[in-house]
Amino acid sequence: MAKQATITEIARKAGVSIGTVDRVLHHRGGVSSESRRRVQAILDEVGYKIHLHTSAVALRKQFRLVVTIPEPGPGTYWDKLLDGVRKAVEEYSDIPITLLLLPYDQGDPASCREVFVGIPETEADAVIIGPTFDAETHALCAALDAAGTPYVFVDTAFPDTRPLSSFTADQPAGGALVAKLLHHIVPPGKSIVEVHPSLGGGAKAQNAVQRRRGFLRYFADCAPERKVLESERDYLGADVGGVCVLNSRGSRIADAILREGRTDIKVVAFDLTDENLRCLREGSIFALVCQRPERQGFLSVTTLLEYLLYHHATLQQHVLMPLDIVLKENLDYYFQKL
Amino acid sequence: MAKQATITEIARKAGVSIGTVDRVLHHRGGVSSESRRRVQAILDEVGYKIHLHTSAVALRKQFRLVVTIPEPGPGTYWDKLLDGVRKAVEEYSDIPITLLLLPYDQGDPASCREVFVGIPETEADAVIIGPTFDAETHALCAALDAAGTPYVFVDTAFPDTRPLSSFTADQPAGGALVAKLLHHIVPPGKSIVEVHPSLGGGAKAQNAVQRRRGFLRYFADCAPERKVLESERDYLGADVGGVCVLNSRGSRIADAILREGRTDIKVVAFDLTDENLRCLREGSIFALVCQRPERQGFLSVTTLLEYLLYHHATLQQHVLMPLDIVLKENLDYYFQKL
DNA sequence: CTGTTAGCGCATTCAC
DNA sequence: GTGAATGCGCTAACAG
Repeated sequence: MAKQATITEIARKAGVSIGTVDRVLHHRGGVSSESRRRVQAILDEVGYKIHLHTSAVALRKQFRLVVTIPEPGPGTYWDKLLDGVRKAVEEYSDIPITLLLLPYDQGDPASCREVFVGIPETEADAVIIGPTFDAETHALCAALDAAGTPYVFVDTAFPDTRPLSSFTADQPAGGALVAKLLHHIVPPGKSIVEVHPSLGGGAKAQNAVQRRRGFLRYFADCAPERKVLESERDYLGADVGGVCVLNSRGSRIADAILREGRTDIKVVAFDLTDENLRCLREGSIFALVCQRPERQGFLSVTTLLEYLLYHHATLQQHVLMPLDIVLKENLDYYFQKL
Repeated sequence: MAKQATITEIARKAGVSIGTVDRVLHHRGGVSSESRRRVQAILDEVGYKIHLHTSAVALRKQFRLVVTIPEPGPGTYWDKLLDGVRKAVEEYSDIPITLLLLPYDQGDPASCREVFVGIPETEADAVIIGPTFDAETHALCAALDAAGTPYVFVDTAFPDTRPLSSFTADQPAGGALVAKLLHHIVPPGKSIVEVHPSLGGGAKAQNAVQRRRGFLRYFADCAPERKVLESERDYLGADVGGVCVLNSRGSRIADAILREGRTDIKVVAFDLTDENLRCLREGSIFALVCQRPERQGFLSVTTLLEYLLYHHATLQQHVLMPLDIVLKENLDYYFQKL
């Protein structure tokens, strides 16, 4: 392992000063093309990589991060995502970071608009967006693009925007996964019901809609003989053997089924919220499919900081999170350090 | 967010010099108890935390890490673990780290002993141990303890040793998980066979034995009516509906079952090796239970470095990795950056 | 026992 | 357009 070259060394090799090397490193101009060529050649030759620690020390910067997501009630998906954000800020504690949390009401576009409109005035260095409403989000992104403020999406990405990166899961794949699980777990004769309880306001449809697509496609492709229903209420029919909840409100359905004493109905849902966790423990939910919200939050911050500090372009513009299958038996090990 | 205090500031507040502050920070002695008290008080008061970047820069240390694990054939469990190790070394690329890989033959205690005996002479600053044999491992640990060299366990931890930390999974829980999956997936009338193909040499029994314990306990507790067999070969019986492979050689069994054209037998196995991955894609393996080897490797390095650089004690002495359930449908998202 | 000092590698003035 | 000089917060060696 050849030890890392320093800018001093490469300056010497190139016959220039470290100032010049720094200028070409950061594309800061004011360098003769001759010098630039020579320096760049040596840079490439020795495979120079900036020393992150030293660089961070010298650039004693401060950052203001804005996080705008649906209201993160305790134990919810968004709450977990925030945990990851905080953990990352903690991890970069050598760099002064101010977090500004601007939640909006997931069920109310007006609330969202109100919040989003104020964001450009916060002088944010970067923003993390958990989007819901189309028009509002596009307006925000346009404003941020205009201001040159980098942003990332979490949970859902919107087309026709220019995020630095986005952290989402493959929702159709999630739907197919749930479909497969239910299909294999529920006896062949029984039917499977897809429930889609409202979140109050008809929002977050985005993900649920895509999950449904994958869900239905699975049955169409792999198990056309299976009886599959869509319903918001009729999931207690006598021939029902499995229920799939396409958003994070699985606990509601599971509780209702439990109250009816129907232990023959297997429930599979999304997201490891505290309520769903309880149901998993109680046995009223058989499995949960999760998309690592903590990690999404964590990666958002690190990606943004890497960009702000070192202008590192993101490796993958669109990061798809793993889909975790959590049963009662492997539940306990999902609460580790990130 | 109050900005981080510097040692200069706390030195001023305590009416001492930065040298003294540094001494109490690093418990380096040579400080009057009066000074130490005063400094410590201010340290606590302002919640001082060391600035890792600056510290790392000033420390300009070099480290030699030794990794001793079973021979990491391409695409195997140990190979993936090494990937994580390398990624962490890469991430800490500002600190010169030399990796010394010392693999041994998992099937041959003599080979293991030979390798282990040489380790104390490598002048390692820290070592990562993927253990197999009892006596050899204990001897190595004793030698490292005597030399004051920190070490961590990956995959398996041994009792009566003093590792800085260990990164393993709850094997009985893994066994129970596999049991539950198979029980729910295989029709009630069919039997389930637990296969345990040898790894050549009868080693790595450790994990498989513990998995079997959880596997059998699940059926004893939750499904006593289910017919469960243990066998190395008779997994093709007419009434067999599911096969569980307790080590990473699931692909062998899956291939054999596929050759017989038995599509009615569901195979569940451990570890996302390249071979198992192929079977998962082909459909000959239904599900894999994995314990994040890459992450184990990654955490090993970061834990060790944190200790070497800053004497950070590990938060959790014994870290249990999540048990991931991987099906064909969620397979593709497990290959992300750590 | 304690204060002072010389770097660590890099970013950024400020002269030339 | 370029080099020299200063400082970031911290460590460690060196005086006293």
